[in-house]
Amino acid sequence: MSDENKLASKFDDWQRMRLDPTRCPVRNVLDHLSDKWTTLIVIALAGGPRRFGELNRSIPDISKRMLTQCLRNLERDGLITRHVFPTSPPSVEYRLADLGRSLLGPLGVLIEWAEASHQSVLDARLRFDGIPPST
Amino acid sequence: MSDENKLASKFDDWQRMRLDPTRCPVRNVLDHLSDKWTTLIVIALAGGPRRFGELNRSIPDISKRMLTQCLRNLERDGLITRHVFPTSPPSVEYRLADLGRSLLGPLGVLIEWAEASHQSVLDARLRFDGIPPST
DNA sequence: CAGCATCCTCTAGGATACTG
DNA sequence: CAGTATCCTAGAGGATGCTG
Repeated sequence: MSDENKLASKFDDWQRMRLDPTRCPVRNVLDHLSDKWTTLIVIALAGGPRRFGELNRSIPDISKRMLTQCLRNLERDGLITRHVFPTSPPSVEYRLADLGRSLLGPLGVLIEWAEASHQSVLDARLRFDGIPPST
Repeated sequence: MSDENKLASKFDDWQRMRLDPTRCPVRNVLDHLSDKWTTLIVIALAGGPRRFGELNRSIPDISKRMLTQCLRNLERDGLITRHVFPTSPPSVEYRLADLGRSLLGPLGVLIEWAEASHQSVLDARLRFDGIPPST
Protein backbone atom coordinates (compact mmCIF):
# COMPACT_ATOMS: atom_id res chain seq x y z
CA MET A 1 0.00 0.00 0.00
CA SER A 2 1.40 3.39 -0.96
CA ASP A 3 2.20 6.16 1.49
CA GLU A 4 -0.54 8.23 -0.12
CA ASN A 5 -3.15 5.59 0.53
CA LYS A 6 -2.00 4.74 4.01
CA LEU A 7 -2.17 8.35 5.13
CA ALA A 8 -5.37 9.04 3.25
CA SER A 9 -7.14 6.19 4.99
CA LYS A 10 -5.81 7.25 8.37
CA PHE A 11 -7.17 10.69 7.69
CA ASP A 12 -10.55 9.17 6.88
CA ASP A 13 -10.50 7.39 10.22
CA TRP A 14 -9.72 10.59 12.07
CA GLN A 15 -12.45 12.41 10.23
CA ARG A 16 -14.97 9.91 11.51
CA MET A 17 -14.16 11.13 14.98
CA ARG A 18 -14.20 14.70 13.72
CA LEU A 19 -10.46 15.02 14.33
CA ASP A 20 -11.13 15.09 18.06
CA PRO A 21 -7.86 16.50 19.42
CA THR A 22 -7.94 14.25 22.47
CA ARG A 23 -8.08 11.12 20.36
CA CYS A 24 -6.18 12.04 17.21
CA PRO A 25 -2.52 11.11 17.74
CA VAL A 26 -1.26 13.82 15.42
CA ARG A 27 -2.97 16.48 17.40
CA ASN A 28 -2.45 14.97 20.81
CA VAL A 29 1.11 13.71 20.53
CA LEU A 30 2.85 15.37 17.63
CA ASP A 31 1.64 18.87 18.44
CA HIS A 32 3.64 18.62 21.60
CA LEU A 33 6.82 17.84 19.72
CA SER A 34 6.24 20.71 17.42
CA ASP A 35 7.15 23.71 19.49
CA LYS A 36 10.28 25.67 18.86
CA TRP A 37 12.66 23.60 20.97
CA THR A 38 11.40 20.16 21.89
CA THR A 39 12.75 18.34 18.86
CA LEU A 40 16.13 19.95 19.31
CA ILE A 41 16.25 18.87 22.94
CA VAL A 42 15.40 15.27 22.09
CA ILE A 43 18.18 15.23 19.52
CA ALA A 44 20.61 16.79 21.97
CA LEU A 45 19.82 13.96 24.39
CA ALA A 46 20.41 11.36 21.69
CA GLY A 47 24.11 11.66 22.47
CA GLY A 48 23.61 10.53 26.04
CA PRO A 49 22.57 12.01 29.39
CA ARG A 50 23.01 15.73 29.69
CA ARG A 51 22.84 18.13 32.57
CA PHE A 52 20.63 21.19 32.58
CA GLY A 53 23.49 23.61 32.03
CA GLU A 54 24.95 21.51 29.24
CA LEU A 55 21.67 21.56 27.38
CA ASN A 56 21.38 25.27 27.95
CA ARG A 57 24.79 25.83 26.40
CA SER A 58 24.39 23.37 23.55
CA ILE A 59 21.27 25.16 22.35
CA PRO A 60 22.64 28.69 22.46
CA ASP A 61 19.52 30.77 22.06
CA ILE A 62 17.10 28.94 24.32
CA SER A 63 16.14 30.63 27.57
CA LYS A 64 16.26 28.79 30.89
CA ARG A 65 12.59 29.37 31.20
CA MET A 66 11.76 27.58 27.97
CA LEU A 67 14.30 24.84 28.55
CA THR A 68 12.73 24.05 31.91
CA GLN A 69 9.26 24.06 30.44
CA CYS A 70 10.13 21.81 27.50
CA LEU A 71 11.97 19.39 29.74
CA ARG A 72 8.95 19.20 32.03
CA ASN A 73 6.66 18.44 29.11
CA LEU A 74 8.97 15.76 27.80
CA GLU A 75 9.18 14.25 31.25
CA ARG A 76 5.42 14.40 31.65
CA ASP A 77 4.93 12.62 28.34
CA GLY A 78 7.37 9.93 29.45
CA LEU A 79 9.96 10.65 26.76
CA ILE A 80 12.75 11.58 29.12
CA THR A 81 13.63 10.97 32.77
CA ARG A 82 15.06 13.37 35.30
CA HIS A 83 17.71 12.37 37.83
CA VAL A 84 18.66 14.61 40.71
CA PHE A 85 22.02 14.11 42.39
CA PRO A 86 21.91 15.62 45.87
CA THR A 87 25.33 17.16 45.63
CA SER A 88 26.06 20.75 46.44
CA PRO A 89 25.51 22.63 44.30
CA PRO A 90 22.80 20.28 43.01
CA SER A 91 23.24 18.61 39.66
CA VAL A 92 20.40 17.28 37.55
CA GLU A 93 20.71 14.94 34.63
CA TYR A 94 18.21 14.31 31.87
CA ARG A 95 18.19 11.24 29.69
CA LEU A 96 15.96 9.68 27.08
CA ALA A 97 13.51 7.12 28.40
CA ASP A 98 12.77 4.04 26.29
CA LEU A 99 9.79 5.83 24.79
CA GLY A 100 11.96 8.78 23.89
CA ARG A 101 14.59 6.57 22.34
CA SER A 102 11.92 4.88 20.24
CA LEU A 103 11.23 8.27 18.72
CA LEU A 104 14.75 8.68 17.38
CA GLY A 105 14.20 6.37 14.42
CA PRO A 106 11.09 8.12 13.07
CA LEU A 107 12.57 11.49 13.87
CA GLY A 108 15.75 10.61 12.03
CA VAL A 109 13.78 9.70 8.94
CA LEU A 110 12.03 13.05 9.00
CA ILE A 111 15.26 14.93 9.53
CA GLU A 112 16.89 13.18 6.64
CA TRP A 113 13.99 14.29 4.52
CA ALA A 114 14.42 17.84 5.79
CA GLU A 115 18.12 17.83 4.97
CA ALA A 116 17.54 16.34 1.54
CA SER A 117 14.76 18.82 0.80
CA HIS A 118 16.32 21.88 2.36
CA GLN A 119 17.69 23.30 -0.85
CA SER A 120 14.53 22.55 -2.83
CA VAL A 121 12.49 24.42 -0.28
CA LEU A 122 14.84 27.40 -0.35
CA ASP A 123 14.67 27.44 -4.15
CA ALA A 124 10.90 27.24 -4.09
CA ARG A 125 10.73 30.17 -1.70
CA LEU A 126 12.92 32.28 -3.93
CA ARG A 127 10.81 31.43 -6.93
CA PHE A 128 7.59 32.16 -5.08
CA ASP A 129 8.83 35.43 -3.66
CA GLY A 130 10.09 36.42 -7.09
CA ILE A 131 6.55 36.43 -8.41
CA PRO A 132 5.10 39.90 -7.86
CA PRO A 133 2.19 39.67 -5.38
CA SER A 134 -0.18 40.67 -8.22
CA THR A 135 -0.49 43.46 -10.78
CA MET B 1 25.15 3.06 12.92
CA SER B 2 22.44 3.47 15.53
CA ASP B 3 19.75 6.13 15.47
CA GLU B 4 21.27 7.57 18.63
CA ASN B 5 24.65 8.01 17.02
CA LYS B 6 23.35 9.29 13.72
CA LEU B 7 21.31 12.01 15.38
CA ALA B 8 23.98 12.80 17.91
CA SER B 9 26.54 13.43 15.20
CA LYS B 10 24.10 15.54 13.22
CA PHE B 11 23.55 17.59 16.31
CA ASP B 12 27.30 18.06 16.65
CA ASP B 13 27.44 19.33 13.09
CA TRP B 14 24.68 21.82 13.75
CA GLN B 15 26.36 22.99 16.88
CA ARG B 16 29.45 23.86 14.90
CA MET B 17 27.35 26.40 13.06
CA ARG B 18 25.78 27.46 16.35
CA LEU B 19 22.41 26.06 15.28
CA ASP B 20 22.04 28.94 12.86
CA PRO B 21 18.30 28.86 12.07
CA THR B 22 18.85 29.77 8.44
CA ARG B 23 21.12 26.79 7.86
CA CYS B 24 19.82 24.15 10.25
CA PRO B 25 17.19 22.11 8.41
CA VAL B 26 15.28 21.28 11.56
CA ARG B 27 14.79 24.89 12.36
CA ASN B 28 14.38 26.12 8.82
CA VAL B 29 12.20 23.39 7.34
CA LEU B 30 10.57 21.39 10.11
CA ASP B 31 9.53 24.39 12.15
CA HIS B 32 7.29 25.31 9.31
CA LEU B 33 5.56 21.96 9.38
CA SER B 34 5.05 22.23 13.06
CA ASP B 35 2.22 24.70 13.37
CA LYS B 36 -1.22 23.66 14.40
CA TRP B 37 -2.56 22.73 10.98
CA THR B 38 0.06 22.21 8.30
CA THR B 39 0.63 18.52 8.91
CA LEU B 40 -3.09 17.83 8.85
CA ILE B 41 -3.45 19.67 5.55
CA VAL B 42 -0.66 17.68 3.95
CA ILE B 43 -2.30 14.46 5.09
CA ALA B 44 -5.68 15.63 3.85
CA LEU B 45 -4.11 16.19 0.43
CA ALA B 46 -2.56 12.72 0.46
CA GLY B 47 -5.94 11.42 -0.75
CA GLY B 48 -5.76 13.49 -3.93
CA PRO B 49 -6.49 17.05 -5.05
CA ARG B 50 -8.89 18.95 -2.86
CA ARG B 51 -10.69 22.23 -3.23
CA PHE B 52 -10.49 25.02 -0.70
CA GLY B 53 -13.97 24.38 0.65
CA GLU B 54 -13.41 20.66 0.87
CA LEU B 55 -10.33 21.18 2.98
CA ASN B 56 -12.19 23.64 5.12
CA ARG B 57 -14.88 21.09 5.81
CA SER B 58 -12.59 18.12 6.29
CA ILE B 59 -10.71 19.92 9.06
CA PRO B 60 -13.71 21.10 11.02
CA ASP B 61 -12.19 23.56 13.43
CA ILE B 62 -9.78 25.42 11.14
CA SER B 63 -10.67 28.97 10.19
CA LYS B 64 -10.58 30.17 6.60
CA ARG B 65 -7.94 32.64 7.60
CA MET B 66 -5.58 29.98 8.89
CA LEU B 67 -6.34 27.59 6.06
CA THR B 68 -5.42 30.25 3.52
CA GLN B 69 -2.25 31.10 5.36
CA CYS B 70 -1.08 27.51 5.73
CA LEU B 71 -1.83 26.76 2.10
CA ARG B 72 0.23 29.80 1.04
CA ASN B 73 3.15 28.66 3.14
CA LEU B 74 2.99 25.17 1.75
CA GLU B 75 2.81 26.58 -1.75
CA ARG B 76 5.70 28.91 -1.06
CA ASP B 77 7.82 26.03 0.19
CA GLY B 78 7.01 24.06 -2.95
CA LEU B 79 5.13 21.28 -1.16
CA ILE B 80 1.81 21.87 -2.87
CA THR B 81 0.58 23.50 -6.04
CA ARG B 82 -2.46 25.69 -6.56
CA HIS B 83 -4.67 25.45 -9.63
CA VAL B 84 -7.31 28.03 -10.40
CA PHE B 85 -10.20 27.09 -12.69
CA PRO B 86 -11.71 30.24 -14.13
CA THR B 87 -15.27 29.05 -13.71
CA SER B 88 -17.95 31.08 -12.07
CA PRO B 89 -17.98 30.97 -9.16
CA PRO B 90 -14.24 30.32 -9.21
CA SER B 91 -12.92 26.99 -8.04
CA VAL B 92 -9.41 26.40 -6.77
CA GLU B 93 -7.73 23.08 -6.35
CA TYR B 94 -4.73 22.22 -4.23
CA ARG B 95 -2.56 19.19 -4.74
CA LEU B 96 0.69 17.80 -3.44
CA ALA B 97 3.73 18.65 -5.52
CA ASP B 98 6.45 16.02 -5.91
CA LEU B 99 8.29 17.53 -2.99
CA GLY B 100 5.17 17.32 -0.87
CA ARG B 101 4.55 13.73 -1.87
CA SER B 102 8.11 12.88 -0.90
CA LEU B 103 7.23 13.99 2.61
CA LEU B 104 4.46 11.43 3.01
CA GLY B 105 6.84 8.55 3.67
CA PRO B 106 8.76 10.20 6.51
CA LEU B 107 5.57 11.70 7.86
CA GLY B 108 3.88 8.32 7.82
CA VAL B 109 6.69 6.81 9.87
CA LEU B 110 6.32 9.54 12.46
CA ILE B 111 2.57 9.16 12.60
CA GLU B 112 2.83 5.44 13.07
CA TRP B 113 5.11 6.14 15.99
CA ALA B 114 2.58 8.62 17.36
CA GLU B 115 -0.23 6.10 17.09
CA ALA B 116 1.82 3.33 18.64
CA SER B 117 2.95 5.60 21.46
CA HIS B 118 -0.30 7.41 22.05
CA GLN B 119 -1.42 5.27 24.96
CA SER B 120 2.01 5.23 26.58
CA VAL B 121 2.09 9.00 26.51
CA LEU B 122 -1.39 9.27 28.00
CA ASP B 123 -0.40 6.83 30.75
CA ALA B 124 2.78 8.76 31.45
CA ARG B 125 0.81 11.98 31.75
CA LEU B 126 -1.58 10.44 34.24
CA ARG B 127 1.30 9.10 36.28
CA PHE B 128 3.11 12.43 36.21
CA ASP B 129 0.03 14.44 37.08
CA GLY B 130 -0.76 12.01 39.89
CA ILE B 131 2.45 12.98 41.63
CA PRO B 132 1.68 15.93 43.92
CA PRO B 133 3.57 19.02 42.65
CA SER B 134 5.67 19.00 45.87
CA THR B 135 5.07 19.13 49.61
C1' DC C 1 -16.55 29.91 -3.94
C1' DA C 2 -12.27 31.44 -2.42
C1' DG C 3 -10.35 34.63 -0.37
C1' DC C 4 -8.68 39.47 1.89
C1' DA C 5 -9.26 42.87 5.55
C1' DT C 6 -10.05 44.05 10.14
C1' DC C 7 -10.24 43.47 14.91
C1' DC C 8 -9.42 41.09 19.01
C1' DT C 9 -7.64 37.54 22.22
C1' DC C 10 -4.49 34.49 24.19
C1' DT C 11 -0.32 32.25 24.73
C1' DA C 12 4.47 31.07 23.34
C1' DG C 13 8.44 32.74 24.52
C1' DG C 14 12.20 36.35 25.77
C1' DA C 15 14.52 39.27 29.60
C1' DT C 16 15.62 39.89 34.07
C1' DA C 17 16.01 39.12 38.90
C1' DC C 18 15.79 36.12 42.83
C1' DT C 19 16.49 31.42 45.67
C1' DG C 20 17.84 26.67 47.82
C1' DC D 1 23.77 24.81 39.53
C1' DA D 2 19.13 24.38 38.50
C1' DG D 3 15.68 26.24 38.66
C1' DT D 4 11.13 29.89 39.99
C1' DA D 5 8.78 34.23 39.73
C1' DT D 6 7.48 38.28 37.32
C1' DC D 7 6.84 41.16 33.59
C1' DC D 8 6.31 42.06 28.81
C1' DT D 9 5.91 41.67 23.67
C1' DA D 10 5.15 39.56 19.23
C1' DG D 11 2.72 36.79 16.68
C1' DA D 12 -0.51 32.73 16.24
C1' DG D 13 -4.93 32.15 15.58
C1' DG D 14 -10.23 32.97 16.05
C1' DA D 15 -14.65 35.74 14.52
C1' DT D 16 -16.87 38.45 11.46
C1' DG D 17 -17.87 40.97 7.37
C1' DC D 18 -16.83 42.25 2.53
C1' DT D 19 -15.69 41.23 -2.58
C1' DG D 20 -14.61 39.48 -7.48
